[in-house]
Formats: sequence, structure tokens, C-alpha cells
Amino acid sequence: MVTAVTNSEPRRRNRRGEGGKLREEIIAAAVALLDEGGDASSVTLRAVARKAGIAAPSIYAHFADQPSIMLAVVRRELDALAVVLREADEAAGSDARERLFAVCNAYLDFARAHPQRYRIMFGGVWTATAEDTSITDADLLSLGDSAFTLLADVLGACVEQGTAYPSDDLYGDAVALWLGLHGLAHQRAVVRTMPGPADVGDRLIRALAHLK
Amino acid sequence: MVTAVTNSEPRRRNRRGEGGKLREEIIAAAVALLDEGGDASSVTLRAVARKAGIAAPSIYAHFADQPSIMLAVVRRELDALAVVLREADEAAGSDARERLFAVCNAYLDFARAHPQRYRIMFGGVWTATAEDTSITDADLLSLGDSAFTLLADVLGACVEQGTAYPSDDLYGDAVALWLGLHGLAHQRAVVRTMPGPADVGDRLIRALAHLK
DNA sequence: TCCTTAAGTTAACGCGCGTAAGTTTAGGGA
DNA sequence: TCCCTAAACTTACGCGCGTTAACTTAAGGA
Repeated sequence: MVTAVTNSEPRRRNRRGEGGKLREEIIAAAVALLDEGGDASSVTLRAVARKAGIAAPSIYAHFADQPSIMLAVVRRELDALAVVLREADEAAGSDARERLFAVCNAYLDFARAHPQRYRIMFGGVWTATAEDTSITDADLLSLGDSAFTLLADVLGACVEQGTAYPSDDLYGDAVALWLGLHGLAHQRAVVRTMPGPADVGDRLIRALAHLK
Repeated sequence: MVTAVTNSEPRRRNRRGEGGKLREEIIAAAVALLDEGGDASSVTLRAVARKAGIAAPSIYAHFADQPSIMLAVVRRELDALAVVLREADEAAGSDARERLFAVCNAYLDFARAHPQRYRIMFGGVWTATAEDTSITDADLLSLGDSAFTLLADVLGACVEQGTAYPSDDLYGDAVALWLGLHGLAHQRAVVRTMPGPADVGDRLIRALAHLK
């Protein structure tokens, strides 16, 4: 599959103060490449440039190097995930149990809807590359903070409401809950046909949140 | 880092009937490359050849292409994992609870000891490449069978012994337990510095096995 | 209108990759 | 002893990659 970028219009050059627009287009192009089913290695600098309809060197005006593009993608998608979770939480009403399932299922749905993105977000694109770049471990850890905090809050609400058994370490249990969700989400994002019963997600949530 | 393969001996050519020996050496070379800290993309055909001390084209006598090498690596490591788990189980004695923790911790220890291997085993090297190769989904699913069956058996023993609450779906709970272990193992294999309390592994096991 | 400068382009570099075709080395049966 | 052939080597091709340097276009205020 060549995707044949036969744009008749070569691309409208941005206006004077709007050079920054291209930055967003580059990130979008990288995400589009992922969504087409490629893995991380198919998101090359040149492929992104082709997708965005620009020449490869034009990227260097907006990103220092190729890994920086990937980091921007991860940033964007983690922010999008946090928004999705927050929306699901607000739509769930005030019952803590409902909120918990809403948030957890929204998480799993996001991963299912965008498996390639999920793999990039949590698949360790960095471990190998971050050594050479200016990306620090602290950078990476802070990325998912917003989404995780929401999950921990909702779990706390379940304990307060009495829906879940009290915990000796709420933070630890929240981490464990997320790890379970992540295990399922990641495996689904990887194998195409996941073995096990359909309700395995609910099983994970109920067990890890210590629901009554 | 160049690793400078300055072998004085260019490499002893194998005897007549022993051409198959090189196959094992190639797999070992690929694993060695992983252990040096590279990601999947640094296990190139030529890098493997350099590591094994042979010329790149010599690999084609034993593997159809580069993905086939990776599949062989995954096979080897999954077999090794199954052996490790089995040994841990046998060393744990007859108490079901002890056996469960022994097997689960052996799993986590394996991932911690060989993070790069673990990432390859479960990181979705295939999803992108398997389309072009002769590797089927059924192939991949059957790979981890031996290890998973052991885990499910031990979990069943816990229920029988009364250490764990009875389950309405033992298989489903075993899958959920594995997913939790996998989430932790994978995340540790990816981020270098994993947040959360040190006993998060025990939390996962206790909750997902429904221990009393 | 012209000129400055932001927003791109084209050209070229060196590298490592997978693969093809032909060549050498040495074990072991006749 | 000779020579066949398995096992591995050498050389070479073309490609896509990331990156750099130098050049071109056009927006928009003076």
C-alpha cells in the first residue's frame, strides 16, 4: 500500500504569523500514519513529511529531531485520553460505582479504538531513544498524571461511598487498578484476537477496586 | 558503542552435518543484542550477523527473513519462561498459596531481569509485521499456552485449598490475573522508574486471585 | 511600489538495510 | 587419493533513512 499522495494542490503556504500551524499538521500526520496500521518504525520523518504534504527538511523548523515528533504525539494523545476520561466521569452522574466503571471503560474503549496510538503511548518508544535526546524520565512520568489522578480520585470516592472495601493504601491500589487496565488495554492493542471471556475487563475492575 | 567484533579467529566453520548449529547461534546473537539494551529495531539482520561472527547473507540459510528471527527469539524466550515458572512452582512445595506467589513472582522476576526480552515477547513486534509473513494469529496465541496453563492450575489449587474465594469462572479469573501481572511486568520493562509502592505486585496478586 | 523576512523548497551527504549472484573452504564418501 | 557438495564467504546493487546547507517564494508593512 503506497497511499499515493497525489495532491493536485501542492499545499497552501501558511500566512506570515501562522507558521506554527504546520506544527499541529505534522503531529496530525504522524498520528494518521499510526492509525493506518503501521508500527512506530513506520512513522519516519520522511513519511510524516509526505503525509503532511511538505518537504522533509521543513519539519526541522518545528521539531529538533525525529524522536521529538513522537514525544509530541504521545503528549497530544495522553491529553486527549485525559479529556475522554473526564467527560466519561462527568457524564456518569454522582454514584461512585457508576463513575468508576465509566472511567475505566472509557479507558479501555480508548485503547480499543486507537490501538496503534495506545501502543506508542505506553509501548516504550522511549526506553531506547530517550537516552540520546533531551527527554528526561521526569518528563515521561508527568505525562499521564492528569488521567491517573482522576482514576485515583474516583477510586477514593468508591471507598468513601462504601462501594469499595476500605484500603490501607489508596494510592497503591489505584496504581494496581491502572496496571490491570493497562495490561488488558495493551494486550488488546497488540494481539488482534484477545483470548478470555468478554467480561474480563469487569472482572479486573471489580477485583482491583475491591468492590463489595 | 560499536562492540568491536575483533575476533582473531574468524569463526570455526561447522562440520558437515552440523549446519543447524548456526541457527541456535543466530538466535543467541539476537537475544544478546536485545540484552545490550537495544529495542526491536536494533536487532537488524546485519547486526545479528555481526554479533554471530558471520556474514549477513549466511543467515538466509537458516531464516527466511528478519521477522522469522524475531519469532524464533520469542519462541525460545517463552519456552524459557515456562521452564522458570515450572521450576518456581516445584520449589514452592505443596501449599497452594505459596505456589501462587512463587509462580507470579517468578513471572515478574523474569520480566525484571530481562526487560528487553519481555518487551519483544509481548510488545507487539508482530501486529505490524505478521501481515506479510507466514505467521498466523493461532501461532502466536499458542506460544504462551504452557506458561498460562500452569498459572491457571495454581490458581485452581488455591480455590480447592480454600486459600482463595471460589470463582464463578476460573479461566476468566486466570486471564485477569495474568493481565494484571502483565501490566506490571510490561510497565516495568518500559519505563525504567516505575511509580507506585514496592508491594504493588503483591497487591495485584492478592486482589486478582481473590485471596482470603 | 519595494523590500524584509517568515515559510518553505531542492540538492546532496553518508549510512545501514535487505537481497542477489557468484566464489571459496573443508569434511567425508568413492 | 580425489572430488563432490554442504556451509559459509565476498562483492555489489538499489533504497529509504535522518540530517545539513544553500536557495527560493510570497506575505504584508513602509
